[in-house]
Amino acid sequence: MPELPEVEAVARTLRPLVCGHRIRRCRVLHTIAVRPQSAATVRRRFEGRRVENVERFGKYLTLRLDDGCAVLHFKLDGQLVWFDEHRVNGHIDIALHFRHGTLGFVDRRHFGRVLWFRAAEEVPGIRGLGPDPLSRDFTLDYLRSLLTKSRRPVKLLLMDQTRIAGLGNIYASESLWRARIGPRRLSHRVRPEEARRLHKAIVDVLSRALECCLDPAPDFRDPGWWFQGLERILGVYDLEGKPCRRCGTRIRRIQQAGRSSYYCPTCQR
DNA sequence: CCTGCTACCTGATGGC
DNA sequence: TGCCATCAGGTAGCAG
Repeated sequence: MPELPEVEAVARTLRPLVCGHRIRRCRVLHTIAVRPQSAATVRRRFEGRRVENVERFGKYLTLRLDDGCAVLHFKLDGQLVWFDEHRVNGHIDIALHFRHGTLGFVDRRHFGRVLWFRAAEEVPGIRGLGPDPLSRDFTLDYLRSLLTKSRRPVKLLLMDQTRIAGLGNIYASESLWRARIGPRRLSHRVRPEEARRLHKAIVDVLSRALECCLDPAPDFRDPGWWFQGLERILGVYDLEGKPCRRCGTRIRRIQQAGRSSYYCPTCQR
């Protein structure tokens, strides 16, 4: 559940479910999910702790505890499931048992992590995050200064979490399509009026995606839940060979830093 | 500091 | 059917 809108929707849905509740037991069913920490440490730190708040930092999700902090990252495929009872089924990596049910962290691919830190700010990946694009800190001036200072392709800059927190492969491609800027354009070659379009495109696409992710909201009780209807707002992602909605040209896919970038060769320059 | 590349894992899919 | 290659929404770590 990779990018900002999806993690934000999960945070908002999870908050009322676990805030104020105590983790009575923690089971580490796949120790790789807590690496490089130890299962014993994570269990000991989590058990008996009360969840004070659920927050999002970029694509990280945190459960602030009355002592310390549970830090979750879903990477590519991680997700949450909820059981109303203490019994769980299916592939579960980490189970957090509450009085009223059990929260499961699921990631068959084992890229995702559930870790304990004293505070969210102590997580290197969180400390290094750039401004959140849905916050006031993400101004047009900030984006322009970022672009001016970088010589990398703009798509890679958008995905750099230390510059902007939360954009990933889908919404980086989508933002550039909306702004009509080619993914390979060098950042410092983006002109001021294009930067303005890009700023609006980023905010708009993330806002629309978040609305989409909240309606319907994630249903952790359904083991097969996933976000519905996001295709409706996508213009290029995973649409190689399909006609561009603006000009009809076939969408192209290229590789950048090992990841697929999708774009319209006619309206993105 | 900046940038680019690889490893980390598992499962789904498509060509032969 | 089997086998192989390729692909997947991310990030840490290391080298130049």
